[in-house]
Amino acid sequence: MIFEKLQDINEPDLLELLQAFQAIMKKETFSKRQLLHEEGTVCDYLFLIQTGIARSFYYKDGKEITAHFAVENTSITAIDSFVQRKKSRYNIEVLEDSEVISISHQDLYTLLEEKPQYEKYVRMFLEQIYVDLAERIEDLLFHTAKERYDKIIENTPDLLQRVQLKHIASFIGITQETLSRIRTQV
Amino acid sequence: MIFEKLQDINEPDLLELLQAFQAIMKKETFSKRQLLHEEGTVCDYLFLIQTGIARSFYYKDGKEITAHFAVENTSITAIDSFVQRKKSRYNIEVLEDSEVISISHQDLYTLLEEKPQYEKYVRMFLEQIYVDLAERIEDLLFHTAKERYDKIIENTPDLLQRVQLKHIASFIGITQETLSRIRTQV
DNA sequence: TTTATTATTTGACAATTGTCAAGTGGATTT
DNA sequence: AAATCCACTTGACAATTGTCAAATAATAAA
Repeated sequence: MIFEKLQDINEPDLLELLQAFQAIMKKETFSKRQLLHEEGTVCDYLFLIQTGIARSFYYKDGKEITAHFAVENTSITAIDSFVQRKKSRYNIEVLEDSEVISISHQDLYTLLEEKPQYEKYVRMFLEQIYVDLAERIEDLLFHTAKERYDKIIENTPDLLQRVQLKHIASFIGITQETLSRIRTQV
Repeated sequence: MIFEKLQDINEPDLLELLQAFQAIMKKETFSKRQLLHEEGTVCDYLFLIQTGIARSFYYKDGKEITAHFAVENTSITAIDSFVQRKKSRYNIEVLEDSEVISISHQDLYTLLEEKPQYEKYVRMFLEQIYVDLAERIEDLLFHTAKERYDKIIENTPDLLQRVQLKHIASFIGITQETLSRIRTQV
């Protein structure tokens, strides 16, 4: 989350910080299968999932590949598009009816212009998601499909009940059939 | 590079910024095969390659896997370790005699404490390397080994002359033998 | 409950890539 | 120039995973 590490901030400043960010957060409800962002467009929002679950995905050879799942209290966006203001190859959809907070690029960067003292928290947020992404790469490179699957079950046990197997399969880089076979041979 | 996008800063401020960062940059010369960072330790430095070339790599099943190449005017570090202050699984070595600028974690974060107006530039740096990393993931997922190889040749034509084939092979996620076969069947 | 729809599993086979061993060619050393 | 070393290539075969089609299971709709 964007406000993960706030240990080194005093209370009045924290309150001001939270209020400033709350002012640019808009809460919306999306219903299952609704798109938060569509490929080919510039992604103008950073989404924070309050309830529900979302995924980002792209098409490869006509097939959907899931790049990221975002459960409660995690964020999702097409960040290359969000940061660089260029068209995205990703779609983002909610997989359940979800409550989502969106922060617009415009609002966030205007806030940073006005209150440069908040740069630090965005920097910390970026550090966090960078590390997460680096872990994902490590995971893809270091571990077998079976190991990646087991790790998902361990970290997010309810994911299996909440999303389709094909999404998990494409997320860990294999076909649904192969994942199905891996699951039975335990 | 860390100072890539400085269009929106006036001259006196830019000068001060550059001087502040120069004060914490230490230039060193490393000879071919020398390690900038060793696995199992916390990575205390962000390295900027001035001349030469470096790579980060880790061991999988006893074999070296190259995670990243850094040519002139690009940066390299074990960033998850650098940011989170935890032991790294990566090694970093120079593949040629190289001039390297190092910025210590301590110095950088002390500078940010003292001059929070520089947070913005570190934030921009993180945005940049995040996008680079996201592109690398996309590349691994979207493209075949052959396509990834062709892209490297296109983006960094001299890489082939400068580093061993096995490093490029492990970087694009295949064995050296497979890469060798891919290269001949053009 | 029955039907329809969607999700998951299984089978047979093809394609891709890895493994290990051997060979080639170029550069360096003595 | 011969010997040595190292990077790269090639061959034969095994292992893994993908593809496509069909079957089964699970869920939603009538």
